[in-house]
Amino acid sequence: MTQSASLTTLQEYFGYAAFRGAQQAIIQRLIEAPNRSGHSLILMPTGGGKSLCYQIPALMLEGGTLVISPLIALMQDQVDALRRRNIPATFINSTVSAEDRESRLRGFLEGKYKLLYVTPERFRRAEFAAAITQATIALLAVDEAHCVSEWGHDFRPDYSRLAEFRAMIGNPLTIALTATATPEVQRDIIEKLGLQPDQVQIFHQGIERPNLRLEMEELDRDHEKLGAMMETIQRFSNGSGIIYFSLIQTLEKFSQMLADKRIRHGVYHGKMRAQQRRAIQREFLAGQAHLMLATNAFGMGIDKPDIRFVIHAEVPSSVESYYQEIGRAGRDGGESLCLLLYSQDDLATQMEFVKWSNPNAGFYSRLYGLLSDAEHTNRMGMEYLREQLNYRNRRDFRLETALGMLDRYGVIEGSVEGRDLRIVADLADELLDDETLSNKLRRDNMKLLSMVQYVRGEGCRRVHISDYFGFPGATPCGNCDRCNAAE
DNA sequence: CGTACCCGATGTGTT
Repeated sequence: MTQSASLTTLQEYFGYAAFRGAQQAIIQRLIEAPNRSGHSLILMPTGGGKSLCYQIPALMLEGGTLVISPLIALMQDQVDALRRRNIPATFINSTVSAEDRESRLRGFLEGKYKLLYVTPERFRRAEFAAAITQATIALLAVDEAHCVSEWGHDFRPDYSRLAEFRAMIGNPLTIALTATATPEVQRDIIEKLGLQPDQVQIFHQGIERPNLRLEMEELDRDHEKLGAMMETIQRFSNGSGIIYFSLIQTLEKFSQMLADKRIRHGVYHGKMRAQQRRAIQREFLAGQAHLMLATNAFGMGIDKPDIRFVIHAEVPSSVESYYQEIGRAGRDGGESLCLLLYSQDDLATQMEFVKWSNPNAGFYSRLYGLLSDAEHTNRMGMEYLREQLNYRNRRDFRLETALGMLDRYGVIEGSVEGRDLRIVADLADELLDDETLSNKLRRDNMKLLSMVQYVRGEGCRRVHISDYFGFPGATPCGNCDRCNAAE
């Protein structure tokens, strides 16, 4: 009975004749779930129809569905798409006026909206927290759930507080969705959401993308890398492509070199103005710009079917990042090239990044001690702090990392450069716990190691990736540089 | 290194 009800909902609102893959089983589990248990973790390639897995139940369940989404742009896209299908959905974020925030919230409480999209940070607003605890939440959906694990630890602390936020709304039935998560990341997501592992069913669709051809070239010099880029660009002169960089500086250098060779391209990174980023992305998606040079800011929500190549000009920090980024190629199923340009130096740089982005507890407490005399610190400046913390390497960014963390955890306000830094709270426990911090360091090192193994390993590239995502024993793809060299 | 959210103040361009 219910089965046909979900199919009817699918046809009525979305106009599709049938479900794909595991969609129906996932939906079934949610709508039949005993209240507050029967959670699900969905691992499905982008384009596999993840969103439907919570949008259909949202329409069928009594009460509202709260969706946690990482980016304003993503919520905007999702809500636009739902509204076009006459589904009452809305979002609350910083682009919405105070007045509208209140009316949307009221609408959700009154059941006028079936879906409400917010970021984790929204829960920090007292008005929101007070109101949302009054709502009847039938379902909590955590979209792009890998962010919980990748960003929660040191970039967006509120992603680490989702269990707390979930408890605030009465620990509702929960579904988490992502395209990529290793077994370790899966465990982390479940834990960070405060779910009982035995109440979570994992639906794993696999990671197969047979039309992606994986290749690597070891090239140390810029001009060699440029040559490889030019060759690929010319080979796919009718298709579009992305070239990823780890550093904005390198991106700009290559942008100049390509411009000198009269290669038209767009540039995208997080330091650009939001308005310009939107314009560049729109042009690329519309097919007006065919080549994009980008950092990992360019990614989530890029759904262009005909991307024929993705080049990595520098080694990324993990197989997860690599797989996420090459995953944007060949959505239309057509043959696409994923070319990794690797050099020892870039790998060494990544190792430095891991070190710099993981100050230990001692570093935090020494820094906190120094900052306690805020007046003195503001007078003396950053160089003084650097000296006191006893390191001379100008390219060691531990101090910057640590100050950023203190800021994110609400320990400090203002800045040393602005001479208005002040301490506003005790040092956060998370930053004093050496076990947590060294676990994070070890995890980051392991992730990078997986990339080293990818680069140095002998066997099929796809087998390596499958192993990494928890599918041992895959058969060689016959379509990567390794497989072809072995023939 | 690189990834983003928040918000009210301030400024810019439109009706």
